[in-house]
Amino acid sequence: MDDVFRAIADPTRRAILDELVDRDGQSLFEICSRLTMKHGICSSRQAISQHLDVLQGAGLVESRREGRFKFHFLNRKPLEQIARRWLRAQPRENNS
Amino acid sequence: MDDVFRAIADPTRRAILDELVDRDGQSLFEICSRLTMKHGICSSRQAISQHLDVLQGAGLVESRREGRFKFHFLNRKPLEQIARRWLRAQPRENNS
DNA sequence: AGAATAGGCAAGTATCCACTTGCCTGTCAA
DNA sequence: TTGACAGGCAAGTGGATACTTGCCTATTCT
Repeated sequence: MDDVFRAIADPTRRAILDELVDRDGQSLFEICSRLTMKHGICSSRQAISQHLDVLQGAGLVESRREGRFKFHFLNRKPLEQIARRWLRAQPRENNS
Repeated sequence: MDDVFRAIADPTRRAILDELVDRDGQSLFEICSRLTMKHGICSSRQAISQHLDVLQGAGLVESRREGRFKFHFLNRKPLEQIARRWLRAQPRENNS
């Protein structure tokens, strides 16, 4: 769970998640070019690849290799748990 | 919004939020001792104070000074927006 | 008044992390 | 089969950041 928070702390990784929401199953180069086009992010291929590793390590992204391509898929489950961590219970007022 | 993600990236700050969910309006020393007791976090008072500054900068915590005490209150609104960023739309499959 | 309590400020340190750089492997097309 | 394409590995670097250290202010209690 710690990995998930660390993963979404970086704005480039959040942009990657946004891109996968828009279109699931992209390859590394697709993601790179879309980040440049739509988000103005001009990081190198290697940088994005490392970001994808972090996202995968956090369970937010899964990947499948096909030939020379590697496709990346979004996994929402860890994000759903984040949402519920602090938003369920109402806090007790401190009356002491 | 960037500040919010950076703020919740740190495990100690997440523990502080957990503590404020459990009991809103705690002072700095209350938070320090509770972190030690319940979370095994043995950071110094200054460290926790700096964490509270970060949380406040992100709008996750508000504070009110009364005499020599400063009470800290949780603000859930930024967290609600996080939850809704990636969980609304279903991603389109890549059929190309 | 004097001591203890609650907290603040600022500089220094050490670690972490995003990114680069250079080179390598595997796949497909001409 | 040769070159272009898609991606991987690993070491190095610079900047961010969590934490410490030392000292200071303000408030409350005895």
